[in-house]
Amino acid sequence: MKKLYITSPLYYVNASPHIGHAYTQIACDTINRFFKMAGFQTYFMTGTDEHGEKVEKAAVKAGYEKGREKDFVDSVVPHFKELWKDLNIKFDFFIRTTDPSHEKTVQKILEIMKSKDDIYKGHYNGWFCTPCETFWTELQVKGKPCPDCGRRLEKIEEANYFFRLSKYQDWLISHIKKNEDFIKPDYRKNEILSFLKNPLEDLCISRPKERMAWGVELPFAPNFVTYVWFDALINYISGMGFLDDEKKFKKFWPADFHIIGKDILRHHAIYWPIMLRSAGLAPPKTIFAHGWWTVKGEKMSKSKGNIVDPRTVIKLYGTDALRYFLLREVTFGLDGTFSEEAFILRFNGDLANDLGNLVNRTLTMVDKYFSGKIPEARAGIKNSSLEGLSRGLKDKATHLRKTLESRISSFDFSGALSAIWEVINKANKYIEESKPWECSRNKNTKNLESIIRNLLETLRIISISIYPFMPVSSQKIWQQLGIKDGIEGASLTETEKWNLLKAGHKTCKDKPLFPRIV
RNA sequence: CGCGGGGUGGAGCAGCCUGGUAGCUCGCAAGGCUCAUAACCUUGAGGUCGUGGGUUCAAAUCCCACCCCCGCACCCA
Repeated sequence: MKKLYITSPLYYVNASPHIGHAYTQIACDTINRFFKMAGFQTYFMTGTDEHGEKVEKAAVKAGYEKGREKDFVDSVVPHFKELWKDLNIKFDFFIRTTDPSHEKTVQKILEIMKSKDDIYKGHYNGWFCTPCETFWTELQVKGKPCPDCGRRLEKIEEANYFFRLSKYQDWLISHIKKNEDFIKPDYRKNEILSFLKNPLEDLCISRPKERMAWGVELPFAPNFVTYVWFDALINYISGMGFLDDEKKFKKFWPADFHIIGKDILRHHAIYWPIMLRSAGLAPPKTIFAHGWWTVKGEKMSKSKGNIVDPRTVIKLYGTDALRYFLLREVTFGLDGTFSEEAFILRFNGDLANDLGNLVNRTLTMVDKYFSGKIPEARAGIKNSSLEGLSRGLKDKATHLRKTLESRISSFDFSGALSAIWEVINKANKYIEESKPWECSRNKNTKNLESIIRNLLETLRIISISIYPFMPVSSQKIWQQLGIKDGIEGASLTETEKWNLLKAGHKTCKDKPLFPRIV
Protein backbone atom coordinates (compact mmCIF):
# COMPACT_ATOMS: atom_id res chain seq x y z
CA MET A 1 0.00 0.00 0.00
CA LYS A 2 1.36 3.39 -0.94
CA LYS A 3 1.92 5.81 1.89
CA LEU A 4 1.48 9.54 2.14
CA TYR A 5 2.78 11.73 4.95
CA ILE A 6 1.44 15.25 4.92
CA THR A 7 2.01 18.02 7.42
CA SER A 8 0.65 21.44 8.19
CA PRO A 9 2.87 23.97 9.90
CA LEU A 10 2.73 24.05 13.66
CA TYR A 11 0.66 27.08 14.48
CA TYR A 12 2.10 29.62 16.83
CA VAL A 13 -0.10 29.95 19.89
CA ASN A 14 0.39 33.55 20.84
CA ALA A 15 -3.01 34.49 19.37
CA SER A 16 -6.25 33.01 18.07
CA PRO A 17 -6.41 31.25 14.74
CA HIS A 18 -7.74 33.15 11.74
CA ILE A 19 -8.81 32.42 8.18
CA GLY A 20 -5.23 31.88 7.06
CA HIS A 21 -4.69 29.09 9.56
CA ALA A 22 -7.98 27.62 8.45
CA TYR A 23 -6.88 27.80 4.83
CA THR A 24 -3.74 25.76 5.36
CA GLN A 25 -5.59 23.21 7.43
CA ILE A 26 -8.35 22.83 4.86
CA ALA A 27 -5.86 22.32 2.07
CA CYS A 28 -4.02 19.64 4.07
CA ASP A 29 -7.22 17.95 5.09
CA THR A 30 -8.51 17.85 1.54
CA ILE A 31 -5.34 16.29 0.21
CA ASN A 32 -5.31 13.83 3.05
CA ARG A 33 -8.91 12.77 2.54
CA PHE A 34 -8.43 12.50 -1.19
CA PHE A 35 -5.43 10.22 -1.03
CA LYS A 36 -7.00 8.14 1.68
CA MET A 37 -9.97 7.62 -0.59
CA ALA A 38 -7.57 6.80 -3.41
CA GLY A 39 -6.22 3.91 -1.37
CA PHE A 40 -3.10 5.40 0.20
CA GLN A 41 -2.12 4.85 3.78
CA THR A 42 -2.04 8.48 4.78
CA TYR A 43 -0.78 10.26 7.85
CA PHE A 44 -1.65 13.89 8.45
CA MET A 45 0.11 15.65 11.28
CA THR A 46 -0.63 19.07 12.67
CA GLY A 47 -0.05 20.78 15.98
CA THR A 48 1.09 23.84 17.83
CA ASP A 49 4.35 25.69 18.27
CA GLU A 50 4.47 26.84 21.86
CA HIS A 51 7.91 28.10 22.81
CA GLY A 52 9.74 31.34 22.30
CA GLU A 53 9.76 34.97 23.15
CA LYS A 54 6.41 35.88 21.65
CA VAL A 55 4.59 33.23 23.60
CA GLU A 56 6.45 34.15 26.75
CA LYS A 57 5.28 37.72 26.31
CA ALA A 58 1.74 36.75 25.42
CA ALA A 59 1.63 34.71 28.61
CA VAL A 60 2.69 37.68 30.68
CA LYS A 61 0.14 39.85 28.94
CA ALA A 62 -2.57 37.31 29.68
CA GLY A 63 -1.67 37.57 33.36
CA TYR A 64 0.49 34.50 33.83
CA GLU A 65 3.58 34.75 35.99
CA LYS A 66 7.00 34.03 34.57
CA GLY A 67 7.48 30.30 34.70
CA ARG A 68 3.78 29.58 34.16
CA GLU A 69 3.95 29.67 30.37
CA LYS A 70 2.80 26.09 30.14
CA ASP A 71 -0.47 27.00 31.85
CA PHE A 72 -0.94 29.75 29.31
CA VAL A 73 -0.39 27.56 26.27
CA ASP A 74 -2.59 24.88 27.79
CA SER A 75 -5.35 27.44 27.84
CA VAL A 76 -4.84 28.48 24.22
CA VAL A 77 -4.33 25.15 22.48
CA PRO A 78 -7.98 24.07 22.90
CA HIS A 79 -9.06 27.03 20.74
CA PHE A 80 -7.10 25.58 17.87
CA LYS A 81 -8.38 22.09 18.44
CA GLU A 82 -11.97 23.30 18.58
CA LEU A 83 -11.63 25.21 15.36
CA TRP A 84 -10.16 22.20 13.61
CA LYS A 85 -13.12 20.21 14.79
CA ASP A 86 -15.53 22.82 13.49
CA LEU A 87 -13.73 22.82 10.17
CA ASN A 88 -13.84 19.04 9.97
CA ILE A 89 -10.09 18.70 9.93
CA LYS A 90 -9.28 15.04 10.36
CA PHE A 91 -5.67 14.66 11.44
CA ASP A 92 -3.84 11.55 12.58
CA PHE A 93 -1.72 13.18 15.22
CA PHE A 94 -1.63 16.50 17.01
CA ILE A 95 1.81 17.42 18.24
CA ARG A 96 2.67 20.13 20.71
CA THR A 97 6.23 21.36 20.97
CA THR A 98 5.84 21.20 24.74
CA ASP A 99 5.23 17.46 24.58
CA PRO A 100 8.02 15.87 26.65
CA SER A 101 8.68 13.33 23.91
CA HIS A 102 9.20 16.11 21.40
CA GLU A 103 11.50 18.05 23.68
CA LYS A 104 13.54 14.93 24.26
CA THR A 105 13.95 14.36 20.53
CA VAL A 106 14.96 17.97 19.98
CA GLN A 107 17.70 17.54 22.55
CA LYS A 108 18.91 14.31 21.01
CA ILE A 109 19.13 15.95 17.62
CA LEU A 110 21.04 18.87 19.07
CA GLU A 111 23.51 16.37 20.49
CA ILE A 112 23.91 14.67 17.14
CA MET A 113 24.60 17.96 15.41
CA LYS A 114 26.97 19.04 18.13
CA SER A 115 28.92 15.83 17.84
CA LYS A 116 29.25 16.43 14.10
CA ASP A 117 30.61 19.87 14.89
CA ASP A 118 27.69 21.47 13.05
CA ILE A 119 26.94 23.45 16.18
CA TYR A 120 29.59 25.73 17.64
CA LYS A 121 29.80 28.51 20.19
CA GLY A 122 30.23 32.04 18.94
CA HIS A 123 29.30 35.63 19.55
CA TYR A 124 26.19 37.42 18.53
CA ASN A 125 25.92 41.16 18.12
CA GLY A 126 22.66 43.00 18.41
CA TRP A 127 20.63 45.66 20.11
CA PHE A 128 18.71 45.47 23.34
CA CYS A 129 15.84 47.59 24.60
CA THR A 130 15.92 47.36 28.38
CA PRO A 131 12.41 48.73 29.08
CA CYS A 132 10.85 46.35 26.53
CA GLU A 133 13.23 43.55 27.35
CA THR A 134 13.46 42.95 23.63
CA PHE A 135 16.42 41.91 21.59
CA TRP A 136 16.73 43.25 18.05
CA THR A 137 19.05 42.28 15.25
CA GLU A 138 21.03 44.78 13.22
CA LEU A 139 18.77 44.04 10.28
CA GLN A 140 15.64 44.87 12.26
CA VAL A 141 16.76 48.24 13.57
CA LYS A 142 19.24 49.56 11.01
CA GLY A 143 20.54 52.22 13.34
CA LYS A 144 17.09 53.38 14.44
CA PRO A 145 15.61 53.32 17.96
CA CYS A 146 13.47 50.51 19.34
CA PRO A 147 10.71 49.65 16.86
CA ASP A 148 8.34 48.97 19.75
CA CYS A 149 8.78 51.89 22.10
CA GLY A 150 11.02 54.29 20.18
CA ARG A 151 13.59 54.49 22.97
CA ARG A 152 17.32 54.28 22.57
CA LEU A 153 18.82 50.82 22.15
CA GLU A 154 21.83 49.39 23.85
CA LYS A 155 24.40 47.53 21.81
CA ILE A 156 25.17 44.15 23.29
CA GLU A 157 27.33 41.23 22.48
CA GLU A 158 26.23 37.82 23.56
CA ALA A 159 27.73 34.35 23.58
CA ASN A 160 25.49 31.99 21.65
CA TYR A 161 25.44 28.74 19.76
CA PHE A 162 25.38 28.65 15.99
CA PHE A 163 24.37 26.09 13.44
CA ARG A 164 26.57 25.73 10.36
CA LEU A 165 24.13 26.48 7.58
CA SER A 166 26.99 27.65 5.39
CA LYS A 167 28.54 24.21 5.32
CA TYR A 168 25.54 22.79 3.49
CA GLN A 169 24.72 25.62 1.13
CA ASP A 170 26.18 24.02 -2.00
CA TRP A 171 24.50 20.75 -1.22
CA LEU A 172 21.15 22.48 -0.80
CA ILE A 173 21.43 24.38 -4.06
CA SER A 174 22.14 21.27 -6.02
CA HIS A 175 19.40 19.37 -4.23
CA ILE A 176 16.86 22.02 -5.16
CA LYS A 177 18.00 22.04 -8.75
CA LYS A 178 17.99 18.27 -9.05
CA ASN A 179 14.55 17.83 -7.54
CA GLU A 180 11.89 19.54 -9.61
CA ASP A 181 9.18 19.08 -7.00
CA PHE A 182 11.17 19.99 -3.92
CA ILE A 183 9.89 23.56 -3.73
CA LYS A 184 6.55 24.45 -5.26
CA PRO A 185 5.26 26.52 -6.98
CA ASP A 186 8.18 27.11 -9.34
CA TYR A 187 8.29 30.82 -8.74
CA ARG A 188 8.90 30.15 -5.07
CA LYS A 189 11.71 27.80 -5.95
CA ASN A 190 13.28 30.56 -7.99
CA GLU A 191 12.98 32.93 -5.07
CA ILE A 192 14.84 30.55 -2.83
CA LEU A 193 17.51 29.86 -5.43
CA SER A 194 18.10 33.55 -5.90
CA PHE A 195 18.31 34.01 -2.15
CA LEU A 196 20.89 31.24 -2.06
CA LYS A 197 23.10 33.07 -4.51
CA ASN A 198 24.38 35.01 -1.53
CA PRO A 199 26.36 33.18 1.11
CA LEU A 200 24.28 31.91 4.02
CA GLU A 201 25.12 33.11 7.46
CA ASP A 202 25.21 30.52 10.18
CA LEU A 203 22.04 30.45 12.20
CA CYS A 204 21.99 31.49 15.82
CA ILE A 205 20.11 28.68 17.52
CA SER A 206 20.31 29.57 21.17
CA ARG A 207 18.93 32.12 23.59
CA PRO A 208 20.48 32.70 27.00
CA LYS A 209 17.96 31.82 29.67
CA GLU A 210 18.52 35.07 31.50
CA ARG A 211 16.93 36.78 28.51
CA MET A 212 14.44 34.17 27.41
CA ALA A 213 13.90 30.94 29.25
CA TRP A 214 10.76 29.56 27.61
CA GLY A 215 12.18 26.89 25.35
CA VAL A 216 13.99 23.59 25.11
CA GLU A 217 17.22 23.54 27.05
CA LEU A 218 20.42 22.90 25.13
CA PRO A 219 21.66 19.52 26.42
CA PHE A 220 25.27 20.65 26.32
CA ALA A 221 24.69 24.15 27.76
CA PRO A 222 22.02 24.31 30.47
CA ASN A 223 22.07 28.11 30.57
CA PHE A 224 20.57 28.26 27.11
CA VAL A 225 17.37 27.27 25.40
CA THR A 226 17.09 26.67 21.69
CA TYR A 227 15.66 29.05 19.11
CA VAL A 228 11.91 28.45 18.52
CA TRP A 229 12.20 27.59 14.86
CA PHE A 230 14.90 25.06 15.53
CA ASP A 231 12.63 23.43 18.01
CA ALA A 232 9.47 23.70 15.96
CA LEU A 233 10.71 22.27 12.67
CA ILE A 234 11.83 19.10 14.37
CA ASN A 235 8.19 18.24 15.05
CA TYR A 236 7.90 16.79 11.57
CA ILE A 237 10.14 13.92 12.61
CA SER A 238 9.68 13.85 16.37
CA GLY A 239 5.96 13.39 15.88
CA MET A 240 6.62 10.63 13.39
CA GLY A 241 8.57 8.42 15.74
CA PHE A 242 12.14 9.44 15.04
CA LEU A 243 14.45 7.89 17.65
CA ASP A 244 11.35 6.42 19.21
CA ASP A 245 9.17 4.33 16.93
CA GLU A 246 11.68 3.58 14.20
CA LYS A 247 9.36 1.26 12.33
CA LYS A 248 6.77 3.94 11.89
CA PHE A 249 9.38 6.52 11.08
CA LYS A 250 10.95 4.38 8.43
CA LYS A 251 7.62 3.80 6.83
CA PHE A 252 6.53 7.41 6.60
CA TRP A 253 9.67 9.50 6.37
CA PRO A 254 10.50 11.42 4.22
CA ALA A 255 7.35 13.52 4.31
CA ASP A 256 5.58 13.77 0.98
CA PHE A 257 4.10 17.20 1.49
CA HIS A 258 4.90 20.06 3.82
CA ILE A 259 2.10 22.53 3.16
CA ILE A 260 3.01 26.00 4.42
CA GLY A 261 2.30 29.69 3.93
CA LYS A 262 4.69 31.73 1.85
CA ASP A 263 5.91 33.64 4.88
CA ILE A 264 7.65 30.65 6.36
CA LEU A 265 9.20 29.32 3.19
CA ARG A 266 12.80 30.10 4.08
CA HIS A 267 12.59 28.22 7.32
CA HIS A 268 11.25 25.20 5.51
CA ALA A 269 13.24 25.33 2.32
CA ILE A 270 16.59 26.33 3.79
CA TYR A 271 16.96 25.67 7.52
CA TRP A 272 14.94 22.51 7.63
CA PRO A 273 16.56 20.49 4.84
CA ILE A 274 19.96 21.46 6.15
CA MET A 275 19.02 20.42 9.66
CA LEU A 276 17.91 17.07 8.32
CA ARG A 277 21.04 16.70 6.28
CA SER A 278 23.14 17.37 9.34
CA ALA A 279 21.17 14.78 11.28
CA GLY A 280 21.71 12.30 8.48
CA LEU A 281 18.11 12.21 7.30
CA ALA A 282 16.49 12.58 3.91
CA PRO A 283 14.80 15.90 3.08
CA PRO A 284 11.03 16.06 2.50
CA LYS A 285 9.83 15.41 -1.03
CA THR A 286 7.75 18.52 -1.58
CA ILE A 287 7.36 21.82 0.21
CA PHE A 288 4.42 23.78 -1.11
CA ALA A 289 4.08 27.44 -0.14
CA HIS A 290 0.64 28.91 -0.65
CA GLY A 291 -0.37 32.58 -0.81
CA TRP A 292 -2.19 34.90 1.52
CA TRP A 293 -5.75 36.04 1.83
CA THR A 294 -6.08 39.77 1.65
CA VAL A 295 -9.02 41.94 2.59
CA LYS A 296 -9.95 44.86 0.37
CA GLY A 297 -6.52 44.69 -1.18
CA GLU A 298 -4.80 44.86 2.17
CA LYS A 299 -2.84 42.26 3.99
CA MET A 300 -4.65 40.76 6.93
CA SER A 301 -2.93 41.57 10.16
CA LYS A 302 -3.62 41.75 13.83
CA SER A 303 -2.41 45.29 14.01
CA LYS A 304 -4.74 46.44 11.24
CA GLY A 305 -7.61 44.62 12.90
CA ASN A 306 -8.99 43.33 9.62
CA ILE A 307 -8.70 39.68 10.49
CA VAL A 308 -11.42 37.44 9.11
CA ASP A 309 -12.53 34.98 11.78
CA PRO A 310 -13.37 31.60 10.29
CA ARG A 311 -15.82 30.93 13.10
CA THR A 312 -18.00 33.81 11.98
CA VAL A 313 -18.11 32.48 8.43
CA ILE A 314 -18.91 28.97 9.62
CA LYS A 315 -21.76 30.22 11.76
CA LEU A 316 -23.26 32.16 8.88
CA TYR A 317 -22.75 29.85 5.95
CA GLY A 318 -21.43 26.53 7.17
CA THR A 319 -18.12 24.75 7.16
CA ASP A 320 -18.41 23.21 3.73
CA ALA A 321 -19.16 26.53 2.08
CA LEU A 322 -16.04 28.00 3.64
CA ARG A 323 -13.93 25.04 2.60
CA TYR A 324 -15.33 25.26 -0.90
CA PHE A 325 -14.79 28.98 -1.23
CA LEU A 326 -11.21 28.96 -0.03
CA LEU A 327 -10.15 26.16 -2.31
CA ARG A 328 -12.19 27.18 -5.34
CA GLU A 329 -11.80 30.94 -5.44
CA VAL A 330 -8.07 31.22 -5.88
CA THR A 331 -5.31 29.26 -7.60
CA PHE A 332 -3.45 27.57 -4.77
CA GLY A 333 -0.14 29.35 -4.38
CA LEU A 334 -1.29 32.85 -5.31
CA ASP A 335 -2.74 35.47 -3.00
CA GLY A 336 -6.50 35.88 -2.93
CA THR A 337 -9.06 38.41 -1.86
CA PHE A 338 -11.57 37.47 0.78
CA SER A 339 -14.85 39.32 0.58
CA GLU A 340 -18.37 38.50 1.59
CA GLU A 341 -19.66 39.52 -1.85
CA ALA A 342 -17.38 37.03 -3.60
CA PHE A 343 -18.29 34.42 -1.04
CA ILE A 344 -22.01 34.83 -1.59
CA LEU A 345 -21.53 34.77 -5.34
CA ARG A 346 -19.80 31.43 -5.10
CA PHE A 347 -22.31 30.12 -2.64
CA ASN A 348 -25.36 31.00 -4.69
CA GLY A 349 -23.90 30.31 -8.08
CA ASP A 350 -21.97 27.12 -7.53
CA LEU A 351 -23.38 25.55 -4.41
CA ALA A 352 -27.04 26.54 -4.42
CA ASN A 353 -27.87 26.84 -8.12
CA ASP A 354 -25.63 24.21 -9.62
CA LEU A 355 -25.01 21.48 -7.07
CA GLY A 356 -27.77 21.91 -4.49
CA ASN A 357 -30.42 22.41 -7.11
CA LEU A 358 -29.27 19.41 -9.10
CA VAL A 359 -29.63 17.18 -6.07
CA ASN A 360 -32.97 18.66 -5.26
CA ARG A 361 -34.53 18.45 -8.72
CA THR A 362 -33.27 14.91 -9.26
CA LEU A 363 -34.63 13.59 -6.00
CA THR A 364 -37.91 15.36 -6.56
CA MET A 365 -38.27 13.45 -9.79
CA VAL A 366 -37.45 10.17 -8.07
CA ASP A 367 -40.25 10.89 -5.62
CA LYS A 368 -42.66 12.11 -8.22
CA TYR A 369 -42.12 9.51 -10.92
CA PHE A 370 -41.01 6.47 -8.91
CA SER A 371 -42.38 7.08 -5.41
CA GLY A 372 -38.88 7.59 -4.09
CA LYS A 373 -37.47 4.29 -5.34
CA ILE A 374 -34.33 3.96 -7.40
CA PRO A 375 -35.38 2.76 -10.84
CA GLU A 376 -34.00 -0.25 -12.69
CA ALA A 377 -30.87 0.22 -14.80
CA ARG A 378 -32.16 -0.01 -18.36
CA ALA A 379 -30.07 -0.78 -21.36
CA GLY A 380 -30.37 2.22 -23.63
CA ILE A 381 -32.37 2.02 -26.81
CA LYS A 382 -29.81 1.55 -29.54
CA ASN A 383 -28.88 4.63 -31.50
CA SER A 384 -31.60 6.73 -29.97
CA SER A 385 -30.80 10.34 -29.23
CA LEU A 386 -31.28 9.63 -25.56
CA GLU A 387 -28.61 6.98 -25.67
CA GLY A 388 -26.15 9.48 -27.06
CA LEU A 389 -26.91 12.00 -24.35
CA SER A 390 -26.69 9.38 -21.64
CA ARG A 391 -23.38 8.10 -22.84
CA GLY A 392 -22.03 11.63 -22.83
CA LEU A 393 -23.03 12.06 -19.20
CA LYS A 394 -21.73 8.68 -18.15
CA ASP A 395 -18.37 9.19 -19.85
CA LYS A 396 -17.91 12.59 -18.33
CA ALA A 397 -18.71 11.32 -14.85
CA THR A 398 -16.74 8.10 -14.94
CA HIS A 399 -13.67 9.81 -16.35
CA LEU A 400 -13.60 12.42 -13.62
CA ARG A 401 -11.23 10.47 -11.39
CA LYS A 402 -8.20 10.83 -13.62
CA THR A 403 -8.56 14.58 -13.79
CA LEU A 404 -9.01 14.83 -10.04
CA GLU A 405 -5.95 12.75 -9.38
CA SER A 406 -3.66 14.76 -11.57
CA ARG A 407 -4.98 18.12 -10.39
CA ILE A 408 -4.92 17.36 -6.69
CA SER A 409 -1.46 15.82 -7.02
CA SER A 410 -0.30 19.15 -8.39
CA PHE A 411 -2.15 21.12 -5.68
CA ASP A 412 -4.63 22.51 -8.19
CA PHE A 413 -7.68 22.45 -5.95
CA SER A 414 -9.52 25.03 -7.96
CA GLY A 415 -8.97 23.07 -11.14
CA ALA A 416 -10.13 19.87 -9.46
CA LEU A 417 -13.32 21.57 -8.34
CA SER A 418 -13.98 22.99 -11.79
CA ALA A 419 -13.66 19.49 -13.16
CA ILE A 420 -16.31 18.30 -10.72
CA TRP A 421 -18.50 21.22 -11.68
CA GLU A 422 -18.21 20.30 -15.31
CA VAL A 423 -19.94 17.06 -14.40
CA ILE A 424 -22.56 18.91 -12.39
CA ASN A 425 -23.24 21.25 -15.29
CA LYS A 426 -23.38 18.35 -17.67
CA ALA A 427 -26.02 16.73 -15.50
CA ASN A 428 -28.11 19.88 -15.38
CA LYS A 429 -27.89 20.08 -19.13
CA TYR A 430 -28.76 16.41 -19.47
CA ILE A 431 -32.04 17.05 -17.71
CA GLU A 432 -32.90 19.83 -20.13
CA GLU A 433 -32.01 17.77 -23.14
CA SER A 434 -33.51 14.47 -22.14
CA LYS A 435 -36.74 16.09 -20.89
CA PRO A 436 -37.88 13.51 -18.33
CA TRP A 437 -41.19 15.35 -17.90
CA GLU A 438 -42.08 14.53 -21.49
CA CYS A 439 -41.35 10.85 -20.93
CA SER A 440 -43.63 11.03 -17.96
CA ARG A 441 -46.45 12.59 -19.98
CA ASN A 442 -45.95 10.11 -22.80
CA LYS A 443 -45.77 7.21 -20.38
CA ASN A 444 -42.35 6.31 -21.76
CA THR A 445 -41.35 4.55 -18.58
CA LYS A 446 -38.24 2.89 -19.93
CA ASN A 447 -36.65 6.14 -20.99
CA LEU A 448 -37.76 7.81 -17.80
CA GLU A 449 -36.19 5.07 -15.73
CA SER A 450 -33.01 5.35 -17.69
CA ILE A 451 -32.78 9.12 -17.32
CA ILE A 452 -33.40 9.18 -13.59
CA ARG A 453 -31.07 6.27 -13.06
CA ASN A 454 -28.29 8.06 -14.90
CA LEU A 455 -28.81 11.17 -12.86
CA LEU A 456 -28.67 9.25 -9.62
CA GLU A 457 -25.48 7.52 -10.69
CA THR A 458 -23.98 10.87 -11.54
CA LEU A 459 -24.94 12.18 -8.11
CA ARG A 460 -23.31 9.17 -6.55
CA ILE A 461 -20.06 9.95 -8.34
CA ILE A 462 -20.29 13.63 -7.51
CA SER A 463 -20.90 12.82 -3.89
CA ILE A 464 -17.71 10.79 -3.64
CA SER A 465 -15.75 13.33 -5.62
CA ILE A 466 -16.63 16.27 -3.42
CA TYR A 467 -15.98 14.34 -0.21
CA PRO A 468 -12.39 15.53 0.27
CA PHE A 469 -13.53 19.13 -0.16
CA MET A 470 -16.92 19.11 1.52
CA PRO A 471 -17.26 16.05 3.72
CA VAL A 472 -20.55 17.06 5.34
CA SER A 473 -22.44 17.85 2.15
CA SER A 474 -20.98 14.80 0.52
CA GLN A 475 -22.39 12.65 3.29
CA LYS A 476 -25.76 14.38 2.98
CA ILE A 477 -26.04 13.58 -0.71
CA TRP A 478 -24.95 10.05 0.04
CA GLN A 479 -27.76 9.70 2.55
CA GLN A 480 -30.30 11.21 0.22
CA LEU A 481 -29.34 8.58 -2.32
CA GLY A 482 -30.43 6.08 0.30
CA ILE A 483 -26.97 4.71 1.04
CA LYS A 484 -26.65 3.63 4.64
CA ASP A 485 -22.86 3.29 4.95
CA GLY A 486 -20.73 6.33 5.68
CA ILE A 487 -19.24 8.12 2.71
CA GLU A 488 -15.77 7.98 4.25
CA GLY A 489 -15.71 4.28 3.51
CA ALA A 490 -16.22 4.85 -0.20
CA SER A 491 -13.37 4.36 -2.61
CA LEU A 492 -12.40 6.53 -5.49
CA THR A 493 -12.58 3.54 -7.79
CA GLU A 494 -16.35 3.57 -7.37
CA THR A 495 -16.44 6.79 -9.35
CA GLU A 496 -15.29 4.88 -12.41
CA LYS A 497 -18.18 2.46 -12.22
CA TRP A 498 -21.79 2.83 -13.31
CA ASN A 499 -25.04 1.40 -12.02
CA LEU A 500 -23.85 0.58 -8.54
CA LEU A 501 -27.01 1.84 -6.88
CA LYS A 502 -29.47 -0.85 -5.96
CA ALA A 503 -32.75 -0.70 -7.83
CA GLY A 504 -35.79 -0.52 -5.60
CA HIS A 505 -33.99 1.11 -2.68
CA LYS A 506 -35.63 4.15 -1.19
CA THR A 507 -34.04 7.52 -1.59
CA CYS A 508 -34.40 10.07 1.20
CA LYS A 509 -35.00 13.51 -0.20
CA ASP A 510 -34.17 16.21 2.30
CA LYS A 511 -34.15 19.97 2.57
CA PRO A 512 -32.08 21.87 0.00
CA LEU A 513 -28.36 21.43 0.69
CA PHE A 514 -27.44 25.05 0.20
CA PRO A 515 -30.39 27.41 0.54
CA ARG A 516 -29.74 30.51 -1.53
CA ILE A 517 -28.48 33.50 0.37
CA VAL A 518 -30.73 36.45 -0.31
C1' C B 1 17.44 51.90 -4.84
C1' G B 2 16.78 46.70 -4.38
C1' C B 3 13.80 42.08 -4.08
C1' G B 4 9.09 39.63 -5.03
C1' G B 5 4.03 39.59 -7.16
C1' G B 6 0.72 41.76 -10.71
C1' G B 7 -1.29 44.82 -15.16
C1' U B 8 -6.04 39.96 -20.30
C1' G B 9 -13.88 42.22 -22.67
C1' G B 10 -18.07 46.10 -17.14
C1' A B 11 -16.05 43.17 -12.46
C1' G B 12 -12.94 38.97 -10.71
C1' C B 13 -9.63 35.56 -12.80
C1' A B 14 -7.16 31.31 -16.06
C1' G B 15 -3.83 30.89 -20.11
C1' C B 16 2.37 32.64 -20.37
C1' C B 17 7.25 27.61 -18.31
C1' U B 18 6.44 23.62 -23.52
C1' G B 19 4.77 30.33 -29.21
C1' G B 20 -0.04 28.73 -33.86
C1' U B 21 -8.32 30.33 -34.10
C1' A B 22 -8.27 34.64 -26.66
C1' G B 23 -10.97 31.12 -22.31
C1' C B 24 -13.80 30.82 -17.49
C1' U B 25 -17.11 32.81 -13.66
C1' C B 26 -20.24 36.89 -12.48
C1' G B 27 -22.92 40.80 -14.72
C1' C B 28 -25.78 42.38 -19.18
C1' A B 29 -29.34 41.27 -23.59
C1' A B 30 -32.65 37.89 -26.15
C1' G B 31 -34.92 33.17 -26.25
C1' G B 32 -36.32 28.15 -24.24
C1' C B 33 -38.09 24.79 -20.39
C1' U B 34 -41.10 23.54 -16.03
C1' C B 35 -38.38 18.32 -12.56
C1' A B 36 -36.04 22.24 -9.28
C1' U B 37 -33.62 26.55 -4.28
C1' A B 38 -37.16 33.07 -9.39
C1' A B 39 -33.30 27.79 -9.96
C1' C B 40 -31.90 25.18 -15.07
C1' C B 41 -30.67 25.21 -20.61
C1' U B 42 -29.46 27.92 -25.40
C1' U B 43 -27.74 32.07 -28.06
C1' G B 44 -25.66 36.99 -28.27
C1' A B 45 -23.07 41.75 -27.33
C1' G B 46 -18.38 43.07 -25.24
C1' G B 47 -11.06 42.42 -25.29
C1' U B 48 -5.76 45.33 -31.14
C1' C B 49 -4.07 40.53 -23.73
C1' G B 50 -0.04 48.00 -19.61
C1' U B 51 3.46 50.89 -23.43
C1' G B 52 7.37 50.82 -27.14
C1' G B 53 10.83 47.93 -29.69
C1' G B 54 12.96 43.02 -31.15
C1' U B 55 13.12 37.47 -32.47
C1' U B 56 9.82 34.44 -35.63
C1' C B 57 6.19 32.27 -41.23
C1' A B 58 3.46 33.16 -36.48
C1' A B 59 3.68 36.30 -29.64
C1' A B 60 -1.00 37.37 -24.33
C1' U B 61 2.88 33.52 -24.55
C1' C B 62 10.15 34.26 -25.89
C1' C B 63 14.00 38.72 -25.55
C1' C B 64 15.07 44.14 -24.32
C1' A B 65 13.54 48.89 -22.44
C1' C B 66 9.89 51.71 -20.07
C1' C B 67 5.16 53.02 -17.28
C1' C B 68 1.63 51.93 -13.44
C1' C B 69 -0.34 49.07 -9.01
C1' C B 70 0.57 45.93 -4.54
C1' G B 71 3.86 43.69 -0.59
C1' C B 72 8.78 43.89 1.98
C1' A B 73 8.59 47.46 11.02
C1' C B 74 5.52 44.40 14.21
C1' C B 75 1.64 40.64 13.76
C1' C B 76 1.18 36.51 10.31
C1' A B 77 -1.21 30.78 6.99
